[in-house]
Amino acid sequence: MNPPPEDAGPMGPCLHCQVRHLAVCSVLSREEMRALDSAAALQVLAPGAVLVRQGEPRRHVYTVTRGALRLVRLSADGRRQVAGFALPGDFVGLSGAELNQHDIEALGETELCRFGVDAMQRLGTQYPHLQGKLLERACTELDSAHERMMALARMNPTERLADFLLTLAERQARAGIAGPSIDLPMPRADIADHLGLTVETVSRCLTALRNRGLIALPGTYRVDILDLRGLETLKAA
Amino acid sequence: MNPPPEDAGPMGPCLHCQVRHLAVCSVLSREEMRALDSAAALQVLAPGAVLVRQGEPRRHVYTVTRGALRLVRLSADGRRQVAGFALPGDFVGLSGAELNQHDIEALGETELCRFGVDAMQRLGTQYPHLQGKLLERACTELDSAHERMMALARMNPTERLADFLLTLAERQARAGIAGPSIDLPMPRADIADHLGLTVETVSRCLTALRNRGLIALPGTYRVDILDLRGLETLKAA
DNA sequence: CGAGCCATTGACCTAAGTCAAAATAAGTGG
DNA sequence: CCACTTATTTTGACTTAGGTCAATGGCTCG
Repeated sequence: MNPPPEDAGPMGPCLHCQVRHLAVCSVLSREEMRALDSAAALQVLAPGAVLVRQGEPRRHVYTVTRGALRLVRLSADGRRQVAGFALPGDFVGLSGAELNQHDIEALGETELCRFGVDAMQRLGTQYPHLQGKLLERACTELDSAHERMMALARMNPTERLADFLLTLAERQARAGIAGPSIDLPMPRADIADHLGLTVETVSRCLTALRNRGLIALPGTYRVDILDLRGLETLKAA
Repeated sequence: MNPPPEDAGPMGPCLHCQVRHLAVCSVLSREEMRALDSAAALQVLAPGAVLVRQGEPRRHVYTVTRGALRLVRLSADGRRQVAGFALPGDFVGLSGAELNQHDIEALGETELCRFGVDAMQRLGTQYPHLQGKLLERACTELDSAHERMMALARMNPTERLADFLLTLAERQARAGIAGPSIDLPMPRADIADHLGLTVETVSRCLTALRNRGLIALPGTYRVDILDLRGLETLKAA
């Protein structure tokens, strides 16, 4: 009936996009992988390209395999909020709504794996184990959303930035790009709109962190973490 | 195999707690309901009682049937964030973590329905349709978390308060308690910690809204919406 | 080489936080 | 049931963190 856990092996890479689907440490059976693959389509975006537009009907979900995406929400009066960034290995599109809640835009040249929502849903009911993984993923997202709410509600700009940098570093580490040097695929404005700040404040706080010897800024789009412990203390304090 | 949709009737109330599980408009089969019920236990909390403590192992999930809960996160240095409130009909406990991420406390006398997480997981794999509902619920939560992040990041205190009141009104309406009079089951401090403000600011903004004729404040724990349209304009602007 | 974009820095200002006190509301015990 | 105590809310005066506006500097790309 349901594929028993014994049947499940370590998940292989997707035939199309060469990335481990849904979660790095996830476990899917061979059959589940095959089913997933058959529903997948490869897609490549040029820098700045718009993948989906806020308000349009939601047709696909995605797995990022290269590059990065930003999820942007624009309010009627022009206020901008970057809900999040999707890096390689991330799953994009979990939503209960009929319409897209965000613009999704490519930050650099970006490669992704596309699934139709209906196909996904069909696969979900067909392979309960897969749906379980999806649920797990949704719950993890929910946890990190709560984390981010705490940051937005109760941390000052410097703390938010420290938190943001540490989160990025951890995500890049998990994606296999280890090392204390973080790649920022987004401009300052996106960081600002993600953290509920202004560009000026982001800039000021970055230099403040540098002056305190916690980070180095070898280039606009690169941050070296010099004092991990110090950053963590800051964020927690 | 999986109960086909044709098999599903409108979801009845839980045998134990007399509330429609998981979602008001959800649809479960008779068998699924029976399975859910068998895993459920009733629980009543006195005002202020602590249901779960941040950091303890996560053992249960809950459905609120009467009263209200608050989900509180306390950081090391004492900063407090109310991640959310659970009202009758709400589902509490969707998380990917091993440990509880929040304190959960009763706001008044509160009644709820308890499920073991392992039982829930077992039911999930057994009844894919049920798990689908859970996933749906998680996605909806995720959407509203994003909504709240927008509020925290980009709205001023008055707008946040308007948004909060409208959300509460809508939730109470969906729970069957219609009317323009909102019941606030929580003290000002909780509202403040939910919206990333101080008690003083919440108080000031409430009186400001009253002075502008948008709301009335017949009692500390009651708000009448006088100008729905006006509030909505405020929040969107 | 020049134009345009983005990041940084500085000067200034305002919205919201802090501190303090008064006014209500909610408990408590006689 | 009422007086008294304690907690919560509201209001006011003041302070400051971070936003706004404006100018400068540094890349990138045609």
